[in-house]
Amino acid sequence: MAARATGKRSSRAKLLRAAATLMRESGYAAVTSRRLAAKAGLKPQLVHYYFRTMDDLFLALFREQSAGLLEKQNKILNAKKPLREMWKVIADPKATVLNYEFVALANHRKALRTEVTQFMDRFRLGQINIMGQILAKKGPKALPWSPAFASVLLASLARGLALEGALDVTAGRAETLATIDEILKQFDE
Amino acid sequence: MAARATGKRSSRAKLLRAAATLMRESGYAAVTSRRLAAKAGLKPQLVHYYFRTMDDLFLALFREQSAGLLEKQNKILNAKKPLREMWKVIADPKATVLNYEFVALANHRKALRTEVTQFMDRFRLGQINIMGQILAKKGPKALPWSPAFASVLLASLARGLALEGALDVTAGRAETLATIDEILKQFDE
DNA sequence: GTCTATACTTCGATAGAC
DNA sequence: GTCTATCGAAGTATAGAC
Repeated sequence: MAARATGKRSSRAKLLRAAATLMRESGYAAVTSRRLAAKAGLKPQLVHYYFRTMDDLFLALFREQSAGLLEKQNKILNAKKPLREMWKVIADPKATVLNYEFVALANHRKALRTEVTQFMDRFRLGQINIMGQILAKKGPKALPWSPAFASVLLASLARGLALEGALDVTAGRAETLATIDEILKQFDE
Repeated sequence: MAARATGKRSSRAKLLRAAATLMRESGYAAVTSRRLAAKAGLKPQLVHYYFRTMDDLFLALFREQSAGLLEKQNKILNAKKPLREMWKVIADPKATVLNYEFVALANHRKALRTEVTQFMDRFRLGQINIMGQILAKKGPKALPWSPAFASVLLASLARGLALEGALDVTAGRAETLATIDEILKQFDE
């Protein structure tokens, strides 16, 4: 905290920031101790000093990211336009691309898999809960979906669009974004 | 062809099959010449004989997979229940998980990125076209969405569900699957 | 088409001085 | 907390015999 206030950043924080960027730009496989250290302007051995193994690093980064997401999630209900706010949280391109890498990573790193699954379940349950409250306020005609279905649908759409945006896939994109915007506008008034 | 007819499989085909499995089970980063050869029961050097670089291997595998998908897509319109058939094609767990890996891979391999983007655009355009014909037959009330939006939505949902299924994320899953099934049933009668 | 052998690079991780 | 030095393992890729 003190270091942050003075504009400095601890080496540990530098490494985590660099890891997130590297992961987003070049994929999880590009996050090696050497390349990571180079990006952070540090020596490779420091990676192991702070995290011992690379798994530890990925785990720490994931926990940091997911904690931030849960925090944002908790503020949704207080917003004036809660549905749009929810969309903002789950459709943030940076966070989504990073999350995409973590899911791919979890596919072959046991240590991460459990953590990722647990977080996604937990985040989804929170989302369903919030969605239920949002839908209840507007009455059942506003959106003819169950909270569970609406949550999965919105999350999937957000993820899909972020992914296709990152790859410059354009077919159907503009029309989809417009439709979503319209739905959010109508719902939140 | 002859080799296939006699039940044998060429080394090249063995490598491609093993690569697909390895990629699905352990992620693209697990596909190294050594591990791949071990899985196929061959020597690592054969990988380079058939594909020279690993990029060539990934490219060949992706082309094989995407050609198969386009082939399936072309048969949708002839099906009795076209919307359900489309869902089957895009929601196939094996193909979707593999596709997920390719997208992650394309994120930092130039050679693949172009190919993946082009395929996704092409596949999506075909989907929108087919969706337009399906929706037109049923009249505008059957599903109140534009072909483009319906296509992106279905594809995103399929991808999301496949991904969460692979990770054992269960929150909201059963209800979502049931809702989709109901929509497909109602639409196709 | 498959083998042996091998060159070269990069990786994760540790030991020990400062 | 950061440095130098270093290990062994695993990676990509090529050359040349058979």
